[in-house]
Amino acid sequence: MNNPIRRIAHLDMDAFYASVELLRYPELLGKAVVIGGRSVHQPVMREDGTREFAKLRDYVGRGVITTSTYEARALGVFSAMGMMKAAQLAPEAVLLPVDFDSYRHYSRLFKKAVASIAPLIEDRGIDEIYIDLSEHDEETRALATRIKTAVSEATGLSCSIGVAPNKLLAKICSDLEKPNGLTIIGMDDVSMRIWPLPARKINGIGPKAAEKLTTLGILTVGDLAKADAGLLQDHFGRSYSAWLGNVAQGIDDRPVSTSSEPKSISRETTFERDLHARQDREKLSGIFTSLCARVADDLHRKGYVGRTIGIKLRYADFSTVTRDVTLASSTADAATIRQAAGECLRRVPLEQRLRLLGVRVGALSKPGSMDDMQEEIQGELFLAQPSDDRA
DNA sequence: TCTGGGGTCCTAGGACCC
DNA sequence: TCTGGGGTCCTAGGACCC
Repeated sequence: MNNPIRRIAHLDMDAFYASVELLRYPELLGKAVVIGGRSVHQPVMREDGTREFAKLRDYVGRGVITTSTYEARALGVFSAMGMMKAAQLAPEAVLLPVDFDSYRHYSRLFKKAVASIAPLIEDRGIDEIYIDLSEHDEETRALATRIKTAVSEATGLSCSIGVAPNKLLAKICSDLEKPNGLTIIGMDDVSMRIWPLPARKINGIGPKAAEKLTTLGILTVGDLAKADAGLLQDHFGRSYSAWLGNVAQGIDDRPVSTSSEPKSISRETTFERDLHARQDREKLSGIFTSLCARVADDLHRKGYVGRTIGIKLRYADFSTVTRDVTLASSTADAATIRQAAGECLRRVPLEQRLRLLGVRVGALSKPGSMDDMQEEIQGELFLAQPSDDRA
């Protein structure tokens, strides 16, 4: 089978959570606004009908920035930054609590709008998608513009789109002219448009790999493209170095995947203050039980059962351990999960204070599915086989 | 005033099986 | 009798992404 040139779009909503909040509070337009924190007060209405917002400077406690407006980013405040550090950089920024229900609502709206034009969509989370446009006849810029308009009309929000021959390049491109961008490139443009970019811009090169590349004198994608294959293999291993070599040339064959099944479902929580296994035993026990109940509830709502039950602990020094156990049969029952997770907990050191506790259920299947019944079916075959081998 | 919560994928060693 | 050799499952940790 030959491999015609594909047309893949990556669509990324611009400062999504913050932009949804601005729809609700238009008076914040043009201001530095951050979303995040654990217990942030809702804005309150004053006598004169104006709203009073919490300021970043007033925040105390743990937590990170979830998103910020472009005005806040100009002050150096980005996603995943600690709240306290952000407060130093932008004390006057408005602080809003996260409202996932609202973001999910707008997420559904924009995806539906895109699907009405181009239905081959890969979901990449709440605010971004890949779209396979290969089978569309319309000229690329006109088609992408039509999609942007549809998103804007459905939500009142802007997005940025990158179109390229594969997902890797499309993802990089959607970021090049943000916000409200539209960037289209072909393989011929890789050396001009992609090679000058920092290697970190590649989806899959994270902080650790980027750091290691820097020590090798590899700063840009172009540096990576010129790098010695042997050198890369020595430092990154066979498979990752081969991947690095490919992506530096803009090569990526991954298909746009329009459906997927979850592999695991988990709940975790970071405590307001670090807790000790003995001194805070009852408090921890209550949190643990409720995490199990929430995971069980998620499983029921989504219609899954799972065989592997696991826990995650983060100590005060931020080191993390996990333990898991695989059961003989799948479950979605809170008490069964709690029992298995409790056994995992006994296999873990508990001298140091804890800052986080999590519960996870993996090896998921749908109750009554072939996967779920596999062991039982195997058992029956085993019993049936010896006496009945005639077909 | 460090560092959330929900995921996926990869690696690697040991058990176990044929 | 020195240590086959694959394949799969289980477990732990870590990188990475949104």
